[in-house]
Amino acid sequence: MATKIRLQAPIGMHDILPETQPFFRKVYAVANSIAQFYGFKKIDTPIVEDADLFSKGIGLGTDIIEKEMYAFRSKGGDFLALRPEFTAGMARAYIEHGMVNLPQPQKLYSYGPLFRMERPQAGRFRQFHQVDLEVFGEQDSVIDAQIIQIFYNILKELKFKNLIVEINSIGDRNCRPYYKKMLVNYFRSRESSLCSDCRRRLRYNPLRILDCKEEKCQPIKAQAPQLVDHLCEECKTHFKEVLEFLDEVEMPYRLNPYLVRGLDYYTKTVFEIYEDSEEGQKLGALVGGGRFDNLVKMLGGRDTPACGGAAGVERIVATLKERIKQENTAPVSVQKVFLAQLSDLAKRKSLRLFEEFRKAKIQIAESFGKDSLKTQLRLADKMGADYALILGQKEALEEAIIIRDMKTGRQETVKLDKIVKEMGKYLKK
RNA sequence: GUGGUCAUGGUGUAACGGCAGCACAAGGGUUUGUGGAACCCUUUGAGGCGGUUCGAAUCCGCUUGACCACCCCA
Repeated sequence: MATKIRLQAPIGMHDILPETQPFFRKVYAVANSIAQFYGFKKIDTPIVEDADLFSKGIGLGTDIIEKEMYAFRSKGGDFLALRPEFTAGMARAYIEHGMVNLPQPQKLYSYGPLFRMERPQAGRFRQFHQVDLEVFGEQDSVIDAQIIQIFYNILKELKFKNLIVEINSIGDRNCRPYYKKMLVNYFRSRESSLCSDCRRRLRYNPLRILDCKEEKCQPIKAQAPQLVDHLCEECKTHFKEVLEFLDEVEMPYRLNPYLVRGLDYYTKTVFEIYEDSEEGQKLGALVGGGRFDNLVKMLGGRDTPACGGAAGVERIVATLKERIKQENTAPVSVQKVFLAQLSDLAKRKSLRLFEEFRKAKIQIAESFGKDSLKTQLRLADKMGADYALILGQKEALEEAIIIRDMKTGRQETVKLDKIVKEMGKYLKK
């Protein structure tokens, strides 16, 4: 007896049903066109990579690597992982293919599924999709601003309103360790007033305390030394320049001294883009990114500055869907022509006629399995067809076919060998 | 990993511990060659396992899953 299998997608993973596909297509289409306009080239990297690739960049011992990566050993004994992010794979490809020898910077983009074994909640799934842009080999601050601008424009193009960029600088390996030490000292002297999570963070990931939402931690946070005040000259200048560039293109941004990234490879600029509304707050950041000047070297490549970001496709799609629902502007079917047939002879001829429409690149629908004309016309109506072509026994014998205008009900009989051309004319109107 | 809420056809929902009903969707039809409206018919049912009970969708336990929040967030 066969074991009963659970007919359900794995936790946190979802089918993207036909009705949702247009939203994804739209997001990718906009991303493609804007990324290419800014000189980005598409790249696809494997969905599976060496697990070490991710642990090297992200750092060992964190929840991320230990619990949240889909890692497994292959039959050959390789330790692999489903990609939890794009950046590491992109950096690997950059190094592996010697892109350092190509004109710099190399601007690359990609999109597709990523996997993180997290507990699902609003806007967070175990399999999800991102649109990712990365620039390798450019340290100039103008790139940081441009990355932000590109994502901002993608969202704008998708008709997002009230977008706000949150931005911060988390320094580099010169100034951050120093700041970190100062921060730990500050919090340690007030440890007893911190929440239990923050006391743990103090040893584990002190920068994250700045991100704490606990009421009792807020006053302590407010008095804490701020990163921006302790940046080294280079980072300070870089940050100032980024902000100047953003001012230049009139980008609405907000400095958020509490915006941090816990990972080692991040340097200088970090940013997130939100929709500045109650809904948007709940859903979290639509885009996140920053500069990661250390990653390529950490992975074994030449010292290469880099900057990038990623947009969460599911979150964007959720917003697009909500908007459609509110505006009640359900997109109608694009099906224009329906071919109905009646009798065996007509059915045979319809099959061939259908091919002629395909060659003429005219989109046409059918339901040859149904024999009742009533049923076929009902279907044509349901699809929103503008015209129904009716090929009955009589017409088939006379080498003719009826064109029915579904809106007016007006019908016209034309010769069968003229119909493709005739429909072409009809559709142009 | 922790906590809260929840689980009934494809979807959305109802029913004191006593015949599982309604709406939508889907399929078919209303005399066979003309759609949209109306009407009729049909299909589709309790996540799983156990317990209490004469009797469980309903009460209890476990389990699985979902949503939400926390942790974490590349």
